[in-house]
Amino acid sequence: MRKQKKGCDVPDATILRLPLYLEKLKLLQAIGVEDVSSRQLAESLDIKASQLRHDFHYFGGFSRPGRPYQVAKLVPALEKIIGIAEPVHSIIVGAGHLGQALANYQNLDVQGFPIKGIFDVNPKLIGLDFRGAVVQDMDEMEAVIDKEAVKIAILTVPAVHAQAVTDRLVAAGIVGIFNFAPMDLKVPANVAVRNERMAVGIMSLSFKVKCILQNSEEKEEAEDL
Amino acid sequence: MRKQKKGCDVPDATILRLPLYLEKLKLLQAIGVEDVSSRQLAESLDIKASQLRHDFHYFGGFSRPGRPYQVAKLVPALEKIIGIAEPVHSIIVGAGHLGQALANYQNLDVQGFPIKGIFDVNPKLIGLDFRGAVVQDMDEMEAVIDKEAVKIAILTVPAVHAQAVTDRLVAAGIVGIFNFAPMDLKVPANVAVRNERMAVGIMSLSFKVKCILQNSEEKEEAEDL
DNA sequence: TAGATTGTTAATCGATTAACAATC
DNA sequence: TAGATTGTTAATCGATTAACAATC
Repeated sequence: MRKQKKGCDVPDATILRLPLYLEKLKLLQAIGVEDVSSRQLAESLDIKASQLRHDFHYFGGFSRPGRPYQVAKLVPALEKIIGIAEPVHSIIVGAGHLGQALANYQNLDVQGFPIKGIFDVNPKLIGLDFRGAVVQDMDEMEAVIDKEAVKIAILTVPAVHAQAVTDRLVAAGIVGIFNFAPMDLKVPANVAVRNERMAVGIMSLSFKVKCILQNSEEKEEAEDL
Repeated sequence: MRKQKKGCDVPDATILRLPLYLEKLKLLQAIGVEDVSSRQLAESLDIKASQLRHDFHYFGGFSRPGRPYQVAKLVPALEKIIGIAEPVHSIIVGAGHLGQALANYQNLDVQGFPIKGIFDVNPKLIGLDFRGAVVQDMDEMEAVIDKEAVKIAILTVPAVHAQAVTDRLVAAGIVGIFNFAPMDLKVPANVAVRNERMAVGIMSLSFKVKCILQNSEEKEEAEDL
């Protein structure tokens, strides 16, 4: 029997580091570095070399014992693992400020996620042009998903509409949803959701800011004595 | 001797859940719910009740054994822990598309982070108005930070300028940086940084999409036999 | 009282780190 | 060869979950 889920039974913590490895390796590639050891790569990312090797071990065979990694081999290998060896056709649903910002964010395309359409229900937004992608009526969404074989939807609609839109996306065959709405989406098991919660990010920062300020206050008090 | 770092020696995983607890509790408060048990709250967030109680235990004393939590007490308690009992004055540095989107994102204000200024070096952007906040020349930045007692900077400048701007922010007394540039910032120990990496988010989604697609292909093959 | 609930500790689970044989 | 390196397993560490006494 074939080993099931080839290279897919991987901890989330490892998955989240793969893009960081790839990013750093592309940087090295750009400046002409050919070989890199786990120690060098790990140090530049502020992690332990053994963690990097442990992560790579889930996929196996990037190098041989005794030889450092070859950047030119590792980059495409990671791209394949992450699933961006071929462009992953994507759309943006919701053309408000955030949707517009993302549409203008050229990096999405460069990183393997070409935007095949932007959709909204607001007639005032329909027709606006962002880097060549014109905002279309949401009625067109299913047709575009089908025609362009779109796999990922970037969801930037208001929270109240997020679930209804999600149901349409799932029915249309979308496989991944990058959700910017502050809401938990209900999807079947064969659809992946990644929540991008800015509020969580800035509040966790706020927690640390509060602790830093408390500490410095205490220090000042101590000095005043 | 006083217990040091009161309520600050808390695992990151717990800190990241605090905003989710607060968000859900505010929702309950809005619909008039007065009491909530750890079980109810945890279930609505898809986590274990014991985890929620364990998280709360770092801060202690939200209720008494036998009595459920009172929403009206828990909300302000969490706000104080997170550090948003008082508004945390913030600025946006970089008025490109992302900076503009964030400036227009009213929620930041509602959630306790009023935007006291937007800054850029591009003369074409200076003077633009976003919800009452006018883009100013970066030369004004330090003065505004000082005058408005700004604690947090939201950094949306290009990666190449991120470190130089960060150095200026640190020198000006900023305590927390919400970094959208795909770059690791070097800061002293008494400054907190939270990296918001969209590329990591969409690539981790892509990994799961790839695995789902692989699985469904295998299934189809199996059915074809 | 009986059933439900919290606060708190102990047990379990998973992720990180260290160690080292095999290899160059 | 000596020093450096990977792949891989074992040890450690930390986070999650379970258990339960105290309480309502």
